[in-house]
Amino acid sequence: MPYLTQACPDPEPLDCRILTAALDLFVEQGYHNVSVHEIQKRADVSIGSIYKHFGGKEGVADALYTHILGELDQLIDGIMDRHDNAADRCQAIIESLFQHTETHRNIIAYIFHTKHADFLPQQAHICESSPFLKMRAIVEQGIQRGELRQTAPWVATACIFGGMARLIQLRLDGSITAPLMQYRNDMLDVLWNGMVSDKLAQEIPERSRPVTKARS
Amino acid sequence: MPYLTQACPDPEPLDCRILTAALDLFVEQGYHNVSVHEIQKRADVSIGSIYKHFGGKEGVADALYTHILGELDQLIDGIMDRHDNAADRCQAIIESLFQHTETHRNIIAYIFHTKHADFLPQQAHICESSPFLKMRAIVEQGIQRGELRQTAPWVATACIFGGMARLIQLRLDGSITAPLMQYRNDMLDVLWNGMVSDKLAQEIPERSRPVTKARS
DNA sequence: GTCTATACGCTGATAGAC
DNA sequence: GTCTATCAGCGTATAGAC
Repeated sequence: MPYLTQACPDPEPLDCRILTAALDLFVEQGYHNVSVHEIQKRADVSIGSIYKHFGGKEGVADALYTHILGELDQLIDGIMDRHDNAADRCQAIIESLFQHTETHRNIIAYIFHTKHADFLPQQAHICESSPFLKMRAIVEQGIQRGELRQTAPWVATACIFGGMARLIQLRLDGSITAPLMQYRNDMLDVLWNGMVSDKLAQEIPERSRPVTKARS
Repeated sequence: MPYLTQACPDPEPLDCRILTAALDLFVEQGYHNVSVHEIQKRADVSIGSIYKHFGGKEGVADALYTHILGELDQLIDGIMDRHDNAADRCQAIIESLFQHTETHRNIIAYIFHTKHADFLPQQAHICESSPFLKMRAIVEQGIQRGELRQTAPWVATACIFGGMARLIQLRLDGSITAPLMQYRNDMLDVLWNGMVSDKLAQEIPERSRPVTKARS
């Protein structure tokens, strides 16, 4: 599986050229604003090859989606092997995706900055894909083990990875101009310790921590 | 401004019918999968009217976008008037948008679940729109006043509203089946107090709170 | 102001040569 | 397996009647 994130063999196989060209175009212009002719032109192949290999534009997008999710899945697996608790695993995922945002921009953009349901209706929604289910499972297990706060798994997952995804999107948009790794410490600090300042929480805890729900 | 969120006058004006029909279709099928003929059919008007009022499909989408952002802007303004500190303001915004997700589903979906850059390239990105700038300003002011933890404003905003947005998206997808208001307490609890469980934080703080960055 | 009928361009897709 | 030439359908937009 030498495509996309890994260097391709020399000479670069034809279907790899098609996929990388399509990835770049889809991210730059949006799937519906890209024609098969544009992919053909940028990949420097013929239209026939695209239809022979992938069956059309949607087939290319689908192969791209499946392949990138597979690579992401491997990434998560590796992290789960190397770390044994929820906090470390989440941290490693965040760091890894922050890094990838800088080094493999379009791959990250295709996952986090694209509305796949608009052109891949038969694909399950991305939140139900294997790597994202694993992320939720990591959080869920962390809650069960008592490593993370007792709370609804949906909420915990949304706060941890939703915040991460937001930063990635802002970086992809150009709103954030600095590499994301500069925000790593702040990000983890906020996630684990919460948003209310320590000072204020001590002074007027009933004001800044108005949530009355019992905690385990 | 009686459109969309407020009840329309009787008889319903023609351009309101066009906007609501387009909103529903865009959310259900995605902008590029909707033809002008479908809008015309569902709104029960002629094609000519659509081009006369809005100049075409993109004009409809643009008017919809501007109008909804205006309503959201008013919502934020009202919240800023009624609350004077960052935590209360953020809570009110989260509650309000959770509510709207249940009662005005498609309006929320058009804001949070649509990639506008794909069909409104001349519009500024949504994160730079007035209501979203105000959300960030609320957080930034909260940090300056010492109400919120000293951290990068991007990070704080991303964690607070990125987590919220993630939950909203999961609800819109159908992954979350219960009304969002059920998660309100958990959401605020996690945001203000952080993810690491109190128990574990006391036992092995250097493990669960590995971030060494100094705090004010 | 509203509607109907029509035209034009583009895009996805195919057939068949090499 | 790869390529070129061509087709058919759709979707936007307009012109002109009422």
